[in-house]
Amino acid sequence: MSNVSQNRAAPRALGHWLLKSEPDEFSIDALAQCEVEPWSGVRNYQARNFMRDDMRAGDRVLFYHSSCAQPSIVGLARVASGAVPDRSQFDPQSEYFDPSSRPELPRWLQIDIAFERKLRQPISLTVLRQYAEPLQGLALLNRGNRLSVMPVSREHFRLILTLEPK
DNA sequence: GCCAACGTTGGC
DNA sequence: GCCAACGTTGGC
Repeated sequence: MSNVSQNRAAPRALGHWLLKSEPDEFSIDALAQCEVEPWSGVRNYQARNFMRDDMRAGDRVLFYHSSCAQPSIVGLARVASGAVPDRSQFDPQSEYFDPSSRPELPRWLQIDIAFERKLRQPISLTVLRQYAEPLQGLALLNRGNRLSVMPVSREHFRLILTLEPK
């Protein structure tokens, strides 16, 4: 036992994420109105695992508009709570109802996200692609990427924020 | 465990 | 609206 720090809980580094939302479904303006929003309806195992294993209150979030005229990062948010069971999976009236999920072992989880601010100007996917080299490894830029919840490195997060006009 | 079929995502 | 890419399902 030469390393004393082994016995201490290592402080966890702040996490950075990108969340996609279709503005017709839930826009950054809608988030600004709600202030805090339960991020429910995620039905993808990889995205769920990020929420379950890695997303913690306080983590920073890039809010992205997808499936629209100008797919863009449009705002900033924070993770407001860690993962809890997503109730919509048990609601037969919900479009996210999952009849094969058992209450004693919920399959799907949700987190809360809190509005931080809108960007002064959206940072479009087109612009992001112009920085493909420094943004190498950013999942959003991967071909055929469909993840709605994805990690962003701290370096990429900071670089992206520098693309916002003053 | 393989893989074809199918449904969905999402940029264009 | 098109279609590439991907995840899921289910037959075998």
